Parts: sequence; C-alpha cells; structure tokens
Amino acid sequence: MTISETSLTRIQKRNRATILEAALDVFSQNGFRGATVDQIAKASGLSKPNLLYYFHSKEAIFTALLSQLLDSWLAPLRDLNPDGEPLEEILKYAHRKLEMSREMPRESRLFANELVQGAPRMADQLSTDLRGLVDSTIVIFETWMAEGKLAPVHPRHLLFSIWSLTQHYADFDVQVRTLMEPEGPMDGAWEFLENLYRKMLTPTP
Amino acid sequence: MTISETSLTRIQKRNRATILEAALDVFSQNGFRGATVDQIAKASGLSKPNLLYYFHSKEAIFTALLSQLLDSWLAPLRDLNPDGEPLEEILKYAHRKLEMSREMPRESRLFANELVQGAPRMADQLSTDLRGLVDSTIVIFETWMAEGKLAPVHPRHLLFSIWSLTQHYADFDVQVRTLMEPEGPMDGAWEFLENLYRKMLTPTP
DNA sequence: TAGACATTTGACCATCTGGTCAAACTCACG
DNA sequence: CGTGAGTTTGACCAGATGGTCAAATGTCTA
Repeated sequence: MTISETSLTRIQKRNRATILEAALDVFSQNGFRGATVDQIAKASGLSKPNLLYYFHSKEAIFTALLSQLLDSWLAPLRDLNPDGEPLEEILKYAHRKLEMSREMPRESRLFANELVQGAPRMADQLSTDLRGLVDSTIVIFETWMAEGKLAPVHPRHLLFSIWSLTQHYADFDVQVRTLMEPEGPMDGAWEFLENLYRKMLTPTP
Repeated sequence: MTISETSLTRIQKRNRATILEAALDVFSQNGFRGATVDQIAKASGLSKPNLLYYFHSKEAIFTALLSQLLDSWLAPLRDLNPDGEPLEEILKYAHRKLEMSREMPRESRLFANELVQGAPRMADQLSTDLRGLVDSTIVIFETWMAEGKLAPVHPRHLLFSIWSLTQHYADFDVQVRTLMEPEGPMDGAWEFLENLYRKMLTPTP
C-alpha cells in the first residue's frame, strides 16, 4: 500500500524518520549505488521487508531524502537579506555555509556524491528549484554591485566560489584532514575566507 | 599469471592502455562501486575474461588507473617555481588547474568520487605522496610570504582554495552548467579567479 | 475485548556482478 | 611450417542485492 503523505500514524512518522536518518548515513558515505538496502535496514534497526513497507524502493528512499534535505540545505541562501549591508550579508552567508560543512557534512556529501555522478536523480530539481533561487540571488548581487556597495565580479562565479570553498571541507574531509594535520581540518578556515571575501568584494572608491 | 610491469608485449601495451582509457570513462562517471567490469569490458571492446587476463580484478584496474593518473594530476604543483615571481607563479598554477578542469574533467571526477567516499583506496597515497608534495609547496608559500612578496594568508587553506575553486567546474559540471546557462559553464571563470587571487595575495606595503 | 487494520518478518526469487576455467585460437620465431 | 607461448572466449559459479509475499504479530477503537 502506498503511504499517503498526510495523516501518518505515530509509528509511521517515527519509522520514516528513523529510516531517513539511517539512509542519510549510508547514502552520504557510499553514494546511491554503493549503498545497499540491507545496510540501511541494519542502520535503522528494521528488517529489510519492513523498510520496504515504508518506502517501495531504494530509489524512493533516496529521492525522499533528497527532497527533504534540499530545502534546509538551501535555506541560508533564501535568508540573504537584500536590504542588509552587502559585504556583511555575503560574509554571513559564507560563514553559515562553512558551519554547515562542519555540522552537516553528511548532507554535503550526499549532494556531492550525486552531483559528481551527473545528478541523475536531481536534474529537474537543479533546473527548477535551485535555478530559480540562484537567479533571484544573482539579482540581489547585481543590484549591490550596481549601487557600488560591492566590487563588481561575476555574480554566478561568486556564488560558486562560496559553495566550493565551504563545501570542500565536508566533501573532501579525508584529504583536508590528512593535509592539515596536526592542525584541525578547519583551523583558520574562517579567517582565510573572511579575508578573501573582504579583499575581493570591498568596493574601491 | 601476473603480468610483470617490465617487458610488456606489443599487445599487452595496447590492451592495457585501452582498458585504462575505458576504465577512466566508466569509473569517473560511476565511481568504483557504481562501475561494473562488464561496462569497462564493453567500453574497451574486450570480453570480460580477456579484460581480467590483463588485470586480475576490478580493484586492480582501479588502483592502476589511480596511480597512473595521480602523477600527471599533481604535475602542475611540482612545476611551481620557487624562484619565480610569487603571485604570477600562483596565478599560473591556478590557471593550469582551471584548464585541467576543462580538458581533463574525467580525471578530476575520478578523484572526487573517491575522495567524497573517504578515499578507501587512496588513503596511503594521500598521506605519503600528496602530503609530501603539499608540505614542500607550503614551504615555498611561507617563504614568499615571509619575504613580503605575497600577502600573508594560511598557506594550506590557500592551496585548498585553488583546488576547490578550479576542480569545482569539473566535479560539479552538471550544476555549473545548469546555473550558468545560457552562458557557457566556464565563461568568465578565469577572470573571476585571477581577480580574486590578485586582490587577496598582492602584498600591502 | 473482538474485529479490523497496521506492522513485522522469514523464506524466497530473479537478476546482477566479480571472478574462474578449460578449451580454442593467434602469433612470433627457429 | 611446426611449436610453444601469449591471447581470447563461452560457459559457468557463488555471493550479493533489490524486491516480493503470505503469514504472524501488534495496535487501536467500536
């Protein structure tokens, strides 16, 4: 039976949440194809058939997870305040993204895994939800630059730079960790980024 | 039979090269676990048993590929000239890395795939080869900064920034492409990066 | 508390996948 | 041109994996 989104029982809510939590662990570590239903079942403490009672397929778990996380993953970008102080707004955004790499590395790796492989299960969300959000962000950036409150740079590459410079610490954690030792992987990262964006974006009068 | 590295026959050379070329295609697109020996066999035009005559296992293909590519992948970093003009040397390195994202996206994605999943088959190369090379690069950076020829920034994060800002275009190509349209994915990327590094690294007297 | 409905599970299945093997075939060379 | 080494392949295997199903167990409410 298909479980409708509305009116879930107590048990359904609990188990679906448990499953998605376990699935985040497993998928983010192994990618879609690398993850097995058995792994997720074991990690969630349910039997495999029981797991498949809540989600009809491995793919259904994955897409449910993606769409549940994409929102919160993009939230910081939505929170950008067009009326705030431009440079501070961008620094705040970058800072929050860096914190997310520290505190939500599984989410970051989940998306990274999917994107590196061509996002076969995300393509439409990219070109609709994400594209729309990015387009409105670009407008804000361009306005700030036109008003002379931000040094003019290519706004889309600016956004990419924030993503790559912050998510790098979650996605390539092993590498960063190996190369930063004996320092912690993110020691000095924020200072580096703040300096970078201040120097690049402070308008020159 | 184990095929010794030295004294390969004509056919062995040809077929091993063909296999590795096909394997690069397949592994970079699907990751280690996502790739199948059959896919590689088909892509290389050989039968599966024949393929396994040249490499004993899927893992052997993968590690052969990795170690063959790691050298050329890191070459630009080795080419950094300690006696060159610091800022120009760094710009040259970043430029070359950006070009590599354009021209060798498969290699970039191959490493990205492996790293995102914790580099289970690369861990030692990271902590030996890469770590060593990075350490000597850091010394160069620190010297330049100590001499006042480069603005002082955390040298390891500087290196990470070059990697992430350039490889991003290869690794997350789908996303970049989707969000850059109708512009080409890398239009303006170099101008953006050059400006970024000039502003961040030009010493302030 | 009985019945209806939701949840859970052991057993099972088809397919995929990495890998093996003996036999067949090709090739270089004396 | 014969021979031995190198190369190729069809057939096959064992284990992993996604998914199914009927039956058993739990939970809720009339």
